[in-house]
Amino acid sequence: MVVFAGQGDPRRSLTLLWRADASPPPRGGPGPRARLSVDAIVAAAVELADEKGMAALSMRAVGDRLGHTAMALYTHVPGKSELLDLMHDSVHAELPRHYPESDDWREALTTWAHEVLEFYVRHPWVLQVSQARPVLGPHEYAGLDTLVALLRATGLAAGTLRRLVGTLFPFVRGAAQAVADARLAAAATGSSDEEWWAVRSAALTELVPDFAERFPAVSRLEAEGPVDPYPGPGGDADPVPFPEREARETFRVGLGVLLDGIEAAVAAREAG
Amino acid sequence: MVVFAGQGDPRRSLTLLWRADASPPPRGGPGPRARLSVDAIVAAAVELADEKGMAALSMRAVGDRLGHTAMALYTHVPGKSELLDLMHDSVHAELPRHYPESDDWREALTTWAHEVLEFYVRHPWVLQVSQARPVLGPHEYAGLDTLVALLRATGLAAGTLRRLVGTLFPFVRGAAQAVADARLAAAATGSSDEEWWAVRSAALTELVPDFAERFPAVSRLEAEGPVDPYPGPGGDADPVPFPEREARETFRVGLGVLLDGIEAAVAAREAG
DNA sequence: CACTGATAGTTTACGACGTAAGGAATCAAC
DNA sequence: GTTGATTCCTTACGTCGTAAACTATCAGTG
Repeated sequence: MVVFAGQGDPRRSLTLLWRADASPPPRGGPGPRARLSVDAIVAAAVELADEKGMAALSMRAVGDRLGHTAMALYTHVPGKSELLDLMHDSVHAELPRHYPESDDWREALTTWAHEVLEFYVRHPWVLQVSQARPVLGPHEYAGLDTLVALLRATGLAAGTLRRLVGTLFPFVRGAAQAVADARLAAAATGSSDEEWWAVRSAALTELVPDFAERFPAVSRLEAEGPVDPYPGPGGDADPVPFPEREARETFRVGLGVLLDGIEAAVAAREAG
Repeated sequence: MVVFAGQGDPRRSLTLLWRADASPPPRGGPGPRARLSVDAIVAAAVELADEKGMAALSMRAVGDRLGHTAMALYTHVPGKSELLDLMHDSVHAELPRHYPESDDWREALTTWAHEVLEFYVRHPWVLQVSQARPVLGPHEYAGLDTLVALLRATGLAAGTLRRLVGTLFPFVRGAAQAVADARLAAAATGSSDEEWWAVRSAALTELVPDFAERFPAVSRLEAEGPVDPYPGPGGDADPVPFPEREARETFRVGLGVLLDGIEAAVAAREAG
């Protein structure tokens, strides 16, 4: 399920999002001292989502984790949508925020992409937060700002830059999704990758004997095996299971292709 | 919410998925004649998801649409997960399935990408079906087969092809997501794009007066305006609202960059 | 000091959801 | 005509987000 965020009052949401990061107003008004806070709630919710996944994120579960009821949260947060907005922006504080020191924009973008990939892999639930009506939080803007700054070094025009941003971010998200899915598949049902595929492919070859004729291109590709590593940093032997390794390799290749394409655009601009 | 599919018995799921497309076994056994069928259920569910979105897709709603109760569906379909699998594969029958007639793989891939984009835009809920543990349905395989066949024309090695498949499909999905989100944003709250943004940006400039200093790169980019259309087929004036037009333009630019990158790989292979 | 009234958190409840369990209606085969 | 498989419905359970009403806790006021 994709969870939609930000349906509520935009003013309230934005105020919560942009509340000065170090201003949890410890106002001493009347009434009992607050034992809960927005930050504590968001932190607990993020922990929960990281550990158990988006499906396990319920108001009751977040409340439990804090030793309170679900309804206690509603004093501090308007609803689940807004909590999601806050979680979303909160983790985006981990996005890289360093400006290029070298002039090698290609290397800088490569580093950036890998760091963002790891970010999404650390918080795969972020990929399930709908992007419709963007949340516009401070940390997301900061992450965006970094990428724009890195892309500036290419010298391309503003319009192109904007579209490259719109291409690179989804690309990394897609790759992260693939890695996260690979991990999920490995963890699910306790069965190993091989076992999972074995059950499926056995059933498949039985149910679809004419597979090779119906899908010649795919069949041929599968027969040719996973050779021809794309030119990239030589990988050491690692204990990463095959599907995830393949997803990461796809990421590297795709990124290389994208950067080659950007390079072509830069060359064209410099030439013409 | 991202809905997970395919948790149930893999045999049962696969049998349903690959049941010969024209074999709704009209077996005459004992018992009342079935007034429902897997195909009718899947069709109704797809209609519902197309019209009202994934969030509105409940077993009760699908049953209602067919003049039955929710529980009636369980005679034909093991559960919601499997129904989602079937819906997912069912719509993938719309994916392009033509093999290249010309040798111009670039043109063929461009056409392919645009057709797939339109497919996703027609059925945006497909983008919310989790890709973990792929569904392995016949129509998905067919769509995959087409892309592989198109990519073959580049002459690249099998390993590279596999990774390009893993790059191109998510790229189109990401672009479709952006278009779908743009439409959703336009439809939501009944407010126009301008109004939506006006409320937000008014609140933003009030809440964050130092925006320009905190996010210099983004600010500069916004100041430079949406100029510099990427070289592509010149667009006529159209009534498509701005955010969607921008999303589609991003798609065109991103695709161009990707294809430039593939071209570079092809050139490198032919040279070396 | 007692009292007032705002605030934090709990309890209870409602209508949605997916689906398990059991019952009623229907019909081919004997 | 009876049997028994099959389709579909009814009811019910435990989950969810959250509205409404309640209680408990305190700063400020007299």
